[in-house]
Amino acid sequence: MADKYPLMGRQYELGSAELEVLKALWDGGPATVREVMKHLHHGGRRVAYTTVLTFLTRLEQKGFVISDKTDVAYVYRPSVSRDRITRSRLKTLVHELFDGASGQLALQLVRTTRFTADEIEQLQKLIDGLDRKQK
Amino acid sequence: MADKYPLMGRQYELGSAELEVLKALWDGGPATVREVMKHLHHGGRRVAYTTVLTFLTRLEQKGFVISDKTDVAYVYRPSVSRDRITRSRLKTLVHELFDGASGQLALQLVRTTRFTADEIEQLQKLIDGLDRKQK
DNA sequence: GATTTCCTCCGACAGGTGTAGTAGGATTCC
DNA sequence: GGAATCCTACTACACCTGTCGGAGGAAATC
Repeated sequence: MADKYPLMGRQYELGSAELEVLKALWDGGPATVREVMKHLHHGGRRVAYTTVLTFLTRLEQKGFVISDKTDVAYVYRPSVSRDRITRSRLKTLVHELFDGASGQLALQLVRTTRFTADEIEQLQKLIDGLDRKQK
Repeated sequence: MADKYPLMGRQYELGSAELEVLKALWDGGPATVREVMKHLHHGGRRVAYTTVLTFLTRLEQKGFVISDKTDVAYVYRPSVSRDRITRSRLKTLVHELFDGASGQLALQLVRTTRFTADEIEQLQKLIDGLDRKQK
């Protein structure tokens, strides 16, 4: 049952290698094992076919990807958005390090990040919005 | 050799339970196994004495804490700052999820965080600073 | 000084993660 | 249609993490 509701309730652990596979799907769209493998190889990641297969299988068990076989090989696609995973990971981080005080984390991040002009503008807008809302 | 230079070069994995122990030291200052255990218990974390001992030992092996025995029991203290670990974790996260585009992460975080008035002010200052520097 | 308490060392073990080989069937290609 | 290729299922295994228990010695307590 839990397997059917990813990220609801309990926090699934995604290993960094698993995450890379998931990223391959986010970046390159639905793909077969072989395609994912090639994608990873292009990124400089030497990894065997069966390893990729294992990851995709596990990701499916954990509910992060869905597969369907219309053609000769299974095609896998993500069932969760990058955004969702990001939020989940951030939340974990915030809890682990700041006991939930995400403001602190945000400050730290802003402090140590080199932004593009565009990003600065967006940030500015965000802050302005916050300002109005909370004052 | 690698053991002697925490966070230099390779990326040490800190499990979340290990991190909690480290946090106990950051929050409560240098402490013995028993004190750390009590600290954790106060935080609602049921954990056996020897488990804490194991964590502290492993943390020491990994170079995150230092111990010295002046009194009857070893006293452990962090050898890395919370700030440093935070940065390291953030960096990992940014790489894992955004291939290094930390601006995006910062934006996402700012977007989804509920700030205190004080934090907003600090943020504002930070942004102003950025602005001047990069324009 | 005997008992209780405390401390560290060593070993253990289950579950997760990263990595892959082999077997055996399906597909494709000469 | 036989060979080469591809696909999935199953198995394996080492290392890491979370979690302790027991042994054996030191300290404190009565």
